[in-house]
Amino acid sequence: MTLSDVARLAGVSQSTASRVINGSAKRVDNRSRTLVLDAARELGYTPNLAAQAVARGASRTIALITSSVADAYFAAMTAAIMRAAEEVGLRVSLAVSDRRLDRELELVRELRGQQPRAIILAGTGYLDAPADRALETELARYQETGGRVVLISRSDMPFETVDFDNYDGAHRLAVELAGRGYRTPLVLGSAAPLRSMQERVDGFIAGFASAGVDIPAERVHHPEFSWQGAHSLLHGFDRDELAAADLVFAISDDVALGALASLRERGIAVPQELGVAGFDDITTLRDVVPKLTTVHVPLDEVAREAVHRATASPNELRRNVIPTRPMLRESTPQR
Amino acid sequence: MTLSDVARLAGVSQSTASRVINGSAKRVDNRSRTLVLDAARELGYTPNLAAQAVARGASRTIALITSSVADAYFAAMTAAIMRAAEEVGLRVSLAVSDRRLDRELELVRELRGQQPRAIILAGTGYLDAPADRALETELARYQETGGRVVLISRSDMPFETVDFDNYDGAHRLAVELAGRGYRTPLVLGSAAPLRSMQERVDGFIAGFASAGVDIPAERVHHPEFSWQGAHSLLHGFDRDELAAADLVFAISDDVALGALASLRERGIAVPQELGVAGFDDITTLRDVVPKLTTVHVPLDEVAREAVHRATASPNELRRNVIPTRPMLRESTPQR
DNA sequence: TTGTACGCGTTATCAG
DNA sequence: CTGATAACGCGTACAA
Repeated sequence: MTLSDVARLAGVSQSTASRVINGSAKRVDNRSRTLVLDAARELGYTPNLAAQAVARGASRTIALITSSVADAYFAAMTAAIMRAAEEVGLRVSLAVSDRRLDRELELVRELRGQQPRAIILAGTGYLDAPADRALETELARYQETGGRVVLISRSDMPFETVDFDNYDGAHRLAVELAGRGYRTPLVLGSAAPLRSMQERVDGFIAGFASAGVDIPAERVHHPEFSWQGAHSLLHGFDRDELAAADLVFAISDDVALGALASLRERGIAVPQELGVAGFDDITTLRDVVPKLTTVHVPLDEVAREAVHRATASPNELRRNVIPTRPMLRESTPQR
Repeated sequence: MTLSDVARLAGVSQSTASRVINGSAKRVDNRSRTLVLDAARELGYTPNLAAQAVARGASRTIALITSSVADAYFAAMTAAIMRAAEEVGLRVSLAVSDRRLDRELELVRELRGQQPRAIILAGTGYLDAPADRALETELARYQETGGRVVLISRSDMPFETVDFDNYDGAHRLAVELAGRGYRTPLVLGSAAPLRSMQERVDGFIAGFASAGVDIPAERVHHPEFSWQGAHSLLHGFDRDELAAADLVFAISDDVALGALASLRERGIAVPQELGVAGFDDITTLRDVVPKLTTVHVPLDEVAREAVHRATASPNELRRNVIPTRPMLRESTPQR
């Protein structure tokens, strides 16, 4: 089952076998090549990746740290990245942080041990970060030893970053919604201080402001960043509070759906009484009535870019921002 | 960054350093222990997992092959398995087969190279299998070299299998629905010959039969196994065909939702004109109106059992079946 | 083109 | 309790 087994059966040296099996060098006779290949097939030989990694000092793996896989958004992101990685012949080693910062650090430590070509962090960055310093030095260390670090949608650390335009997407959405006649939106941010989420809130508020509509601070809330969080927050509101609003904008579709569910349970008609809008454009939306207005994030593009950065030469450090696009749908009709 | 660096800085031999870093053996002086630990921290040392795997001849990894991560059901399954694995201190190496059988074989080959403790296949098995023989021998080979193979919900190969009761769940659901007065169900199976899906169809039909209701073959369809598949199939039906039915049962929630969307688009009222039921009880359902009747699959239990089998001693080869549970909801009211 | 020999970072055996 | 030393499976100068 080892390479020497193959070599012995083929009647060649281990080096020759090595050359044909992974063979960057084409400098090997055709006769011995087929000999080796046949032997390998007969023995059902599979190269020991660990040994290869040790010998080479590098693996063909990129490590992906994501917040969750059960969540629709991150699941889609993960899928996109795995696809993009496969396209360039890279394996993906997945780790899930469950949105815990300490766990993130732990994972980086663990993953460093895998000697991956790159580490991609697809979680959302924190605004003020207790353990982030430790995380940053750990990543820096990794980078010093030749690894590459790529962040997705979190510019809180000085590494290669793939960004999509949270602020602008929310801004444009807000402008469109103001144009449709909305005047008193309720904004659902995130209790966890996530940078990209704050950008969405800021962009949204600025967008309405640019249309001459001011959103007072008391209409901006920060529930726990989840379906549940929005759901229970809205359950806590009294009817007057909701009646005063004509729109709920949530920083993610997941949060928006939690809000929508709560409204439904309370018998508030969407979109007749209240419009609802989210962010991300997750697949789940196809099954929701009314069709949810949101901001589309081109995950495939993001993923491809991230993998590209993870592998390309270090000198092209451009930091371009991938545009997002508002998707106006049934949940926010003309007012 | 290597163990010898740590050892040198600590002023001990490499062996001692090795012992304290991973140290199954506690047979090491406290003085040198702290010495090593300090050195390791100072250098930011991370054990090279690949090297460990080579030296030990085994890794702390289990490989998971799943059909998809974008799909809600498999995403939840993947999350559950990662959680269960983490509980017992195992890493999970994830690979996605995209439901392609040849890819599955390819992945097993690749993953074998990682020398994982076990390989878990969480895809759905095929009834008749062209490449399956190759897959089976590849897995058998892996098992011969000390690896463990665990199948989830596919008893098409002679390996350790974690099964949940597809047949029985569908059967009980059918009985309940018959009890609610449904008499002319439309059944959506899977064009791909997936064993567990066929079991659901069989169980459902048998359930109705046991209630004295016969489901003729022309009301059992086999669209492509996806949201899209069901969606376009239903779009092809004429109204009479649909009017003759009082219920649509789909073998998975995903498929059911595709059907539901199609019905909605065609202006057919659910559940007033037509009931809808699925299978899996995916999280997405919380956002769907009307609340979908389905069969609950206890994924956490399944995952825990799978990881257990992947690690437990080989002699406890009991093949218990995890029960599923019908969930009657709004989409199938009393007729 | 091929083979020999050494090194990769660890673990494990076996004397001390 | 500790330290040489031999593996582990593979890649790769270097020499042939």
